[in-house]
Amino acid sequence: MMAFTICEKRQSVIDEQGHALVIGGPGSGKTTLALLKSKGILDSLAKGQSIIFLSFSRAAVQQILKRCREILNKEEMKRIDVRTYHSFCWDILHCHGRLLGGRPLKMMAPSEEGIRRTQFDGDWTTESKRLKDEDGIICFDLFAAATAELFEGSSHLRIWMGRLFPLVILDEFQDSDDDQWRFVQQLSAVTQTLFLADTEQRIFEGSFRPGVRADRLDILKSAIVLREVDLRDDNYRSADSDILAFADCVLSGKGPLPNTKDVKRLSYDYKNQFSATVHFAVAVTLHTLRKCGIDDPTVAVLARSNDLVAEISDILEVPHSYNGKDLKPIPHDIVWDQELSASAGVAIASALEFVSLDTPVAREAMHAKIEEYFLIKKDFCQRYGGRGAQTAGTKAARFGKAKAKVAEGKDLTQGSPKTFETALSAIPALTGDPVRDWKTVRAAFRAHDDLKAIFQDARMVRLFRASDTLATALAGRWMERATYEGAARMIRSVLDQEKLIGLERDPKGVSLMTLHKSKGKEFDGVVMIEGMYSSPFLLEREAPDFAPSRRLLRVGITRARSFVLLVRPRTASPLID
DNA sequence: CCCGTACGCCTTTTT
DNA sequence: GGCGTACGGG
Repeated sequence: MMAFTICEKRQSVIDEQGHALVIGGPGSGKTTLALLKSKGILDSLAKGQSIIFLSFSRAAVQQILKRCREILNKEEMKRIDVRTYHSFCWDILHCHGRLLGGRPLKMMAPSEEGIRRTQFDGDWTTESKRLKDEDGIICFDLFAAATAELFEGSSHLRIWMGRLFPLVILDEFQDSDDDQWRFVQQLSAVTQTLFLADTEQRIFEGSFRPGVRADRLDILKSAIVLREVDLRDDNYRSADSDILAFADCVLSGKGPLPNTKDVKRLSYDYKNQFSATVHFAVAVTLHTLRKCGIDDPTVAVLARSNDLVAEISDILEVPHSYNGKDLKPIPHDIVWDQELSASAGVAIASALEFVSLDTPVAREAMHAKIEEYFLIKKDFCQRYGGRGAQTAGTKAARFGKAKAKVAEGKDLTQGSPKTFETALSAIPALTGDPVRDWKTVRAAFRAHDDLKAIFQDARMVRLFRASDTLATALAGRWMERATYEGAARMIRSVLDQEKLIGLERDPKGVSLMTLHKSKGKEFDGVVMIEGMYSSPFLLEREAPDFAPSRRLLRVGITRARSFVLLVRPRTASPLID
């Protein structure tokens, strides 16, 4: 860790007995400062008291815990509670929920909520409120509101919370929503609060989380008396590089961009150059970092869309040649939402089962799994406001109908389910090599016009660390019975397990993810990729200032400690005026 | 209900 | 370049 000087303004935060707000950019040392302040308080805590440090995502919590291990000793670690807003709220609701409706609250997990939502005909927001008030079942989105209700309704509870938690630290406070603010405000009346924020990292505002506001910090400042400290000019992550200066140029849109060895740019001309250029970019980044003396560098490859991330992964899997230089495949991890891809993987596995077994049961199960995939897809499209919900819905209905027909023992006459079955029956005998057979069946999905999406979403399955486990298990099954019976269930359970442990590890080597997911993370090098027809760095409809895109780009660029490489089509519009 | 064709868009998203 | 949607014909 970089040496950390405690300047006067930092010391003032540490000494402050009242509330404080620390504003600072990426790598300015907000978290470290909060932990140093905590360190001074931890000794004096009474038995049962602890410091609470709240953040939004499990990934952010991991990052903060990592920093804790650098700054606090073991005893101190025990008395600081780093967690997500949701897990904090759930604890409160779990213990005190009966204050709301006279009985303990039950929670509904997001996966179940998703299924209920697709089946519910009407406004789900209203329904989830009804579930909470009448049935005592609470969905994730209402955790904060219900906690606020509890605090607002019980001064006993509030005062007790104040005793239990002498200091509450709120991370990324610019991203908090109205409900979170409501309960934090209640806490601030009974205990000391420390707010950490970076106004330029608002990348989720106004989109999928209602109640997140651009003027959150103004609301905060007008409601609570606090000491405000600005660390915006400090940078410990890439202290002696021009990375932050470059990122701030991109943010403002005003040049000139610093001419520096720390941030390089690479253009590609034609679509068919794209793959080789991307591959080269990652290779050259790894090479540059090693040359700087970083033996085992971490590199993030970032793009705006999941689709492009998937495409980049495919590119890195195979060899390319760039300007006569041969590029070998680059092993990498993907940070990926597994809900859809798991369901796509299960659909493919069910087809694998059907091809190997050719029984009516397997046939029906396959249509059912495909239907299920499209139902989940429909829910996804609806929730994230995207297109495609309609198409997914019709396809789900088609395969649902096919499932029913097959169950009655009838034959399919026409339509996607029929043509897909025909395509599957054209597959020559399976080999018993699970990876090969998987690919064969997967190819049938890709070749079918209506099932391409399943192929796309299942691409990630092979890259889960579990793929070895999967292959072994499938091979074992083949040895026993010469079929892939149970493949679908096996895939589902392996992927679910992977989901539980997947977040524990630190990134090593090359990781692919969307720019949004990179927020709060740190890497030696960053490669940012702009597509030809998709995932532009600057969204046309944000013209002329492109402010949200620029904030997102800055987040991406500032993830790097040492080196950044931007890959763009040559025709892309310039980042600065 | 299904298929073909022309047209337009091309983001993300925790728990 | 490639997919979703709208719309008209079978």
